[in-house]
Formats: sequence, C-alpha cells, structure tokens
Amino acid sequence: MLWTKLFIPTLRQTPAEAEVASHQLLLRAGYIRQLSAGIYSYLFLAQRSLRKIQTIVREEMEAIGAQEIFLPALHPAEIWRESGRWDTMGENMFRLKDRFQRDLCLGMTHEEIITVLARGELRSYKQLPQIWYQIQTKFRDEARPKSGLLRLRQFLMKDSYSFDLDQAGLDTAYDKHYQAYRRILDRCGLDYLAVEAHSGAMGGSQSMEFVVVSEAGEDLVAFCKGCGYAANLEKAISQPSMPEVEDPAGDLEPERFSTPGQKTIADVAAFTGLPASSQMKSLVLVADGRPVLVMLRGDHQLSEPKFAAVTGDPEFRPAHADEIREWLGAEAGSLGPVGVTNMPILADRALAGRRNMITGANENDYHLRHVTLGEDFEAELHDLRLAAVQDECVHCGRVLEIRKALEIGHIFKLGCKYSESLGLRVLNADGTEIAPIMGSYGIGIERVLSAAVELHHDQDGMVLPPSIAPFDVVVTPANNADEAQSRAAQSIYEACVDQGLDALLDDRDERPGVKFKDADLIGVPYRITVGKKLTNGMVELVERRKRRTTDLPVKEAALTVAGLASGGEGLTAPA
RNA sequence: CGGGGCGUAGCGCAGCCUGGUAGCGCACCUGCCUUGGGCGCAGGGGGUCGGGCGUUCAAAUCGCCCCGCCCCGACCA
Repeated sequence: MLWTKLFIPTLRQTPAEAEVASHQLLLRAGYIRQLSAGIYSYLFLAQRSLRKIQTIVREEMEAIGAQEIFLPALHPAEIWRESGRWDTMGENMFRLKDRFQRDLCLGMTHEEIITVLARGELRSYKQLPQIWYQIQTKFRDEARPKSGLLRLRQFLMKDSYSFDLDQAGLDTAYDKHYQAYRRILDRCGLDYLAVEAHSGAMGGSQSMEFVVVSEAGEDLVAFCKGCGYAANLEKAISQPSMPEVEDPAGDLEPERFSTPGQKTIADVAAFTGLPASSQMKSLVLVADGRPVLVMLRGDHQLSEPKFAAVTGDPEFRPAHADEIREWLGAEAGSLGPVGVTNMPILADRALAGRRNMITGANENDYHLRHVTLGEDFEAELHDLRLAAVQDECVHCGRVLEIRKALEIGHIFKLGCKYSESLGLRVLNADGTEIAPIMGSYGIGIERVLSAAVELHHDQDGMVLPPSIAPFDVVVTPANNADEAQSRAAQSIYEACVDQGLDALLDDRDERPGVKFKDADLIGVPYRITVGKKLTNGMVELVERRKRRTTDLPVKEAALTVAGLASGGEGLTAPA
C-alpha cells in the first residue's frame, strides 16, 4: 500500500490526557482516537493489528476444535434474571429499556446467552462435548475507564464456552484452552505468566489468569522465580517473613498500657518502638449478617477473597463505626481479641506460634502487650492474608516476587452453575437427565495489543512483534523525487508484496527524517531504505527492534525480509 | 461515589490573578527552496475561549450551576 493513499494521522506531540506508554503511542502513531471515556475509534493501523491478533486467536481456537459462533450483544433482562446476575452484576452492566419499557442490557459476558442457546438445542450426551467461541464486543460500565485501551467500556473479547458430561471432560476442555492460550500469547510476542486466580463473580471451582507483568497493570501477582509458582496476590499462598523483632519469651500475662491518640498500626509502632510485625491487627467484618473478628499480623493485609471463601459470603462488609462501638466497647484503633465472646474470632496462620504480641485492649486509648494466641484468646486458624513483600514461596523457599500485571486472558471451570440455573439438561447414556458441566474462557483482544506496546516500545515509538504489526515492512526512498530511488523503491515494494509480505511504500514527498520518524513510531518491524547507496546497487535493511542496519543488494532485499519475518513470528520479549 | 487536576484552533500551550473583545509553537493550505533523522523563506486559512445563568457599560478573565476529560482511591470475570 502507498503511504500517500492511507490515513495515518501521526502526532508530534503526546496528547495531554495520555499517561501510560501504550495509550500515548497508540494515539501518537495514529492507531486510535478517543470518542468518550473508555470508548475509542480504531483507525486503519489499529484495525489491521487487531485483525492479525484475531486471526491468531481464531487459528488456535480452531486447532482445539472450537467452533466460531456469534451471539447477540443486546440481551433481554429475563435471561439475566434467570441466572440471578441481573441483580448481582450491579452498576457495571449497561441497562436500557425498549419502547415498551421492557428491560434490556448490553452484554458484558455471555454465559447466560450461550446456555440459553444450548438448552434449546442440546438434548443428548451424544452431542457433547462442545466448545463454542465468538469474538464479540462487550460492554461494561466501568467505574473508572482508564489508560487508553487497557480498561474500556466497550471492547473486543474472544470468549468461549465448553459443555461436557463430566469433570474429566471439563478438565480436558480447560487444558485445551490453557494450551491454546499459551500458543496465542506466544505467537503474539507477549512475555506472560499463567497465574492461579479467584473465580470471583463467575462462580466455579478453578481459574487461571494469563497476565503480562507491567507497571501499567492493575492486578498484583506473586510468583516464584525458583519453582515457577505463580498466583494472583489475592489467592497466593506464602510463607510469611520472620518478624523483625523476636517475640518476648515466657508465659507472660496480658498487660494493659495507655496509648493516647495512637490509632493506627504505624502510630503504635512509633509509640512502643516495636515494629508492625510485633502487633496484631483486628478487623471487624460482617458476613452473613453476623460479626466476625479477624486477627492479622500488623504488617499483613486481609485477602478479601480468602475471607469470603472461609465464611462463604462473598458479600461481606466491614462493620460500621457504631456497630464496632456497640459490640466491642471501643473504636477502631483500640480493638483486640482478648475477652471477646460475642463473635467468632478468625486468625491468620501467620500468628500461629507467635507469643506476647501487642494488640488493642477494647478500650479507647489503651493497648495490651504480651498477648498470645491460644493462651489469652482462642481463634480459628485460616490462611487469610495477602502475600506480602519478603514472603517466601511455600514450595521452594525462595522469596516471592510481587509485581503489577495486566490481565490478558482468564480461563474458568464453571461447573453447573449456569446449566442448572438456566435449565440446560441432556440425557445421559443411561437415560438420566444431567446438567452439563461448563467452562468459560476469555481473551481481551485490545489488551493483547496494549500489552504488546507496553512490553515493546522505545523512545521513538512502538516495536511491535511482526506477527501483530500492521505491516511487516516499509520501503522508504530517502528522496522520492529522485527518479532512480523512487523506481527502485517501487520495485522492491512489489517484490515484497510478491513474497507475501504486508508491505508499505512510503511514497510521500517528505524529508527523510520525517519518514524515518513515522516508520519508527508506528512500529513496523523492518524498513528498507533506498538512498545514496543505490548508486552501488545497495539498500539498507533496518531492524526496528534491534536498531540494526545492514546493507543489502537491491535484488536480495525483499527475500531477506521475507525470511526474517517468517522466522520472527514467535518473537518474544527480551528478558 | 470520594479526593485532586484540567477544559482557549487538529496537537502542545500562554493569556485569567489585576475585566477592555484572543495569542505562540507545531500541524494545515499556496508558492519558492530543500531531500539521510520531525529542513528553510514568504504568504494564508482556521477559535461558539466546554455549556448555561448571573455581575458589569464591557466577561476567556469575576460568581453560581451543569457537562466533559485525566489522575489517585473505592469499585471491578
């Protein structure tokens, strides 16, 4: 294609609203334009790149026997009421009414729709297993859209759904997706991690996220460079670091002492001269309508999903200030477990074996020292904390890395939640009716592109992996007004096209600097520069990623790029 | 939803404090010139100053209300 015929509106300056690299570069390189918060138009370059990503996704989905379908984006409320999620999805769902005042919504995911489709069609065990997938626009009324294409209100997702007769079948479908996702992300040139995750509002037993470690991400993941253990921070298990100060020895009795105005862990640490890890933190939560006291080491944080899993109530809430006063007789900041009998006490395992710690006295402005779990109060032990910096891997003992990450894909074993609630049943071989067991698997298409840009860029612009770059190669005559250069560039361009390359000819009447800058910015992996060396029959091949320039005879240029491009498809991130 | 910031030409910004009818750089158009890293010269086009109401002889500028966008937090498959 000829640059002069294309619309590639590159920007010299970065628009002020863009903060993260991918957002800045996608705007500057003329890939996207914003319509509204979290809603973007995809211009020519973005569309080409997104299509390449979708092609890779389709190929790998077909390879595991998945069949492409296309479901509606506009859904009647009834279906969501049947599954119960009309109410539980809350504010994140776009809702609207039709002219007859019937409730509708825009699809944020498609478990309900696929299950309703299946229940009308699937009758017999002979029809299973099935894997159906689509690439669809999803709508989510995010509280805070942000960071360009990283958190959108309207976005593309490949979502697939598996239907099986039994757990073993689901395990197979899940594993196929796991393998397919690995191949997809490998081919897209992403350096990623597969991490154990919570299934959250999806329900279900097992789930795994595919994430790219990046400061632009909003998840936190913990992983071990030693044995490969990796999990979402909320789910991660870890060996707590040693307390900074050894506990006082002996069978000491709790001792009340005055701590006027010392409300936070940090306050008390400064006041007593003992670090947070020598204190116990008390949280009052309300689960299933009843108060629960949760004890954690002072420097640890509650993992809400772990607490929800222990209590079985995903809707738990912190107690209100007046409830805390009524139940414990003191304000948050002076709470503790000693003498508490009116609510169950849960303690994190990191407190097991600790002695003589500091905690609140349940009397404003007083704390207790020498409090020991199992002696001065009793509690049920659970893993309730978030893995913390310096925690060690429980498998191999190495210190865990904790990093921000971008969620690209997520696979879930759903179980029978949707088949049961929506009435999907098939007859088994023995004539009994069973609810098929389901899985659900998603990949954010725009996030693949954004993550690739986050991972692969430099001062001058994007450095896209060849597999997802909008063009493989750009042919740039340094001076297009020079008849010989222009003609040679044209023929090299044609040779590239003949090689099956997605080639771009920069035929603009611009100074070379402008053309070089633009080519760098939009991230084309290879550039063939036709310039002064043409008089010797030579052109230059510039590899965007390595910033390396090689002189080549005119005749070999196209063939060389074709060889590099096909070999470079699995290009991965530098470590 | 809470906190903060911003809204003036396509992009980046100044002007606002101290009211007097809008400016700079880049981009764009025309011509000349130039052609190895966002050239040079000359001429030119383009703005409801986010919106409404108010104060005033006079509002981009002051006041009130609203809208939008960004960032932090809350929230979130």
